[in-house]
Amino acid sequence: MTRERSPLTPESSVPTLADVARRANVSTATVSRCLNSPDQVIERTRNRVMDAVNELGYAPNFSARALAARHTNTIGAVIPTMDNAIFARGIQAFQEELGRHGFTLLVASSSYKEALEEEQIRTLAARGADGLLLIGYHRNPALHEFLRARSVPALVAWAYEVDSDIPAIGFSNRNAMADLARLVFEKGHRDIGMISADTKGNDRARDRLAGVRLAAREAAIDVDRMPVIETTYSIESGMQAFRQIMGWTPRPTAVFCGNDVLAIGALKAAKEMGLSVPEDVSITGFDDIEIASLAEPALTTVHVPHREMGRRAAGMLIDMVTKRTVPESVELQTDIRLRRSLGPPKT
Amino acid sequence: MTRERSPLTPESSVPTLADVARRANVSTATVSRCLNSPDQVIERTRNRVMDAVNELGYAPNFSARALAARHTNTIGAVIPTMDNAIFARGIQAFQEELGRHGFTLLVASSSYKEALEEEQIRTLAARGADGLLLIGYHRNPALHEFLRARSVPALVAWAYEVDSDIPAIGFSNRNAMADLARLVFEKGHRDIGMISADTKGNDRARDRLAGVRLAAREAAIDVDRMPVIETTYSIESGMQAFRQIMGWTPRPTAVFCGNDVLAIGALKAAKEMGLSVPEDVSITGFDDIEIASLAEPALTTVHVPHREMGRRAAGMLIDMVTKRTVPESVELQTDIRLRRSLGPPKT
DNA sequence: TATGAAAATGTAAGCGCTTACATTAAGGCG
DNA sequence: CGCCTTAATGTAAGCGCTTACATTTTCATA
Repeated sequence: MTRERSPLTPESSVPTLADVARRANVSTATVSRCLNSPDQVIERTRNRVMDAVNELGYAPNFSARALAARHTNTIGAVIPTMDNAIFARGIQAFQEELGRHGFTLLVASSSYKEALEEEQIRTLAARGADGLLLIGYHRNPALHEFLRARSVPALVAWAYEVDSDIPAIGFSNRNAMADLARLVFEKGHRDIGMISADTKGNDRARDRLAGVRLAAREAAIDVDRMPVIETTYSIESGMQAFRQIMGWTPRPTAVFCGNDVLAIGALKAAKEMGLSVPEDVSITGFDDIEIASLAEPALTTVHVPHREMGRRAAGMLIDMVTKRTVPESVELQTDIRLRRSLGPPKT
Repeated sequence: MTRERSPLTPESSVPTLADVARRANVSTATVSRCLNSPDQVIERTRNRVMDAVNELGYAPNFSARALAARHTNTIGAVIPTMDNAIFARGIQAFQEELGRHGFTLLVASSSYKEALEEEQIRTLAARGADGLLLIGYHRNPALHEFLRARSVPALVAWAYEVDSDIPAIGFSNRNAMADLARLVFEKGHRDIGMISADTKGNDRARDRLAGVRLAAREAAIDVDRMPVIETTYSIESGMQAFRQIMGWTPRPTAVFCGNDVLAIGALKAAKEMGLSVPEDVSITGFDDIEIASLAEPALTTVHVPHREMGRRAAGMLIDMVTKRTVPESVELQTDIRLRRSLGPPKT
């Protein structure tokens, strides 16, 4: 025979606000206030409620709260991938700072796919993110429209353009790369090549390439015959691309890499090919991840303050969300780390 | 004078299910079905509904859905930090696999703080995570109790113990390290030291240390006088620790590092001290992150299949959540990558 | 001690969905 | 051409919270 059980007291179900209220002999409103604005309730009652909370092991249901309160204290971020030191580092700092202010982070990654990014943004909005951190400017304009309609503020990071009307924190990838390139040209290099990350849907990569071209033009170098290879983010791809680019005529005496990971690959390939760096060929990177200064020879690269960017992005976004205000974009300073991998060309 | 506006048609508010239903001339139930189990509604109506959805730019409210449906298709993960290649890599794979099955990932990081981890776990549960990925076994048992009470299945990763009753995917840090240590002892080393990550609240670090001790005991080496330095996860800390450990008497001829990052630091410090590796001192790591094979000399280390672990963890967790079943723990194979940084001691 | 403002608490109406159950429409068959 | 089964759709009751507003309590002051 089936055991009978009162449906009114379902055993071991998770406690709700109402359970707490009942046990503490107060209304649900009071319990809610104890949790959200404790100073609105007198100490005696508050203690009673808190005791009930502890005894019951009560934890508020987030969805219900979000539904009723219409905000979530949650910030979403859509990054290309976590498996990339620069984002991992920046996002970690971002999260720490958010946590310090009682916000939670929701991360999604798009694997550098534009369509996926769009979906993730919509998902995050649907999940009630109060604000969004996005990487780079390049995306379907309808998306910003969508976010505006739902009044979800968005901040762009890892990029900076003076004239954009959407707030950002970052640096000019183009200018930073151009600075580095000028230095390379000053050393006397005329035959150069570039290994770039895939520029399709990645405006940072595009801007870095543009930076090299800009400086090249200034130095009266024929940009059109500069070999440019686009490839994916990995040491292995960097190696392949490097081998390929060194087959070019005239053979480059300096190879720009769109990021440090590609540069490390190039360095490794050079070593395998029996070329010495920088005597036979100079190699530069971008990002200044830890490995850059450890490589042999150490890598000349552009230093980017990833953690600072993450931390400050958090602050800005929190302001945008709580004060409903649109901040000035901030431009971070990058600087060139001149290390052994760059030298003058062989004469 | 204030403009009058019907409160029934608040302009520009975000569309709801009811709006869609009204526009498509069906009930809210039908709209809901179109979205969640499309084959339950006849094509003609479905098209009508979908059109309305598109025209309105409707996106379902996640919180409301979660509240009503009592599940979220969300998996939570609490990792020590994202700023660590092994977690970043594993979690990235984890997320990709979850995405492939329509699940979303929520990541929180605990900065290796036990209390913070506990809070994050509770938060994730409150946010309605259908399942949780946790790193390592070590934590307040009450937490597993808490999760059981709310019937939130949890899977432990990056660790594996035969006798534990909570499901896990990982490897035995102790055995893996012991294997490596045996190899080191076979080479003839008797004076050894270890640079470990902080073992407080980090059972992986503890197990790796235990592995070295185990193998040492087998080799009849006096474990008690082995210098062990615990430090934080960074190249810089690795350098400092190495300098310190090399001051020990007798000076170690081989130094075990709890992870590759510390080992890279040790390598760097050795170079600075004018010691050549492995002639003057052998150094080993753990994890086999990319940098390990790139270092100079390349690092002998334990290879761990992080991406595979992430991917399979996702599969297991999805099963646990959807089938409400408790899987067998799976032990992944690690293997030793013998590279230049390990050699016999000077005679 | 009566009085009224301020503080504390309670009441109850949603928030936007899902889903059990009720109702209606559509076929298949004798 | 009714009758019954099955497929499609509708109705409405929550899910667990927050919060505007109503009510009660407290307490300084006259």
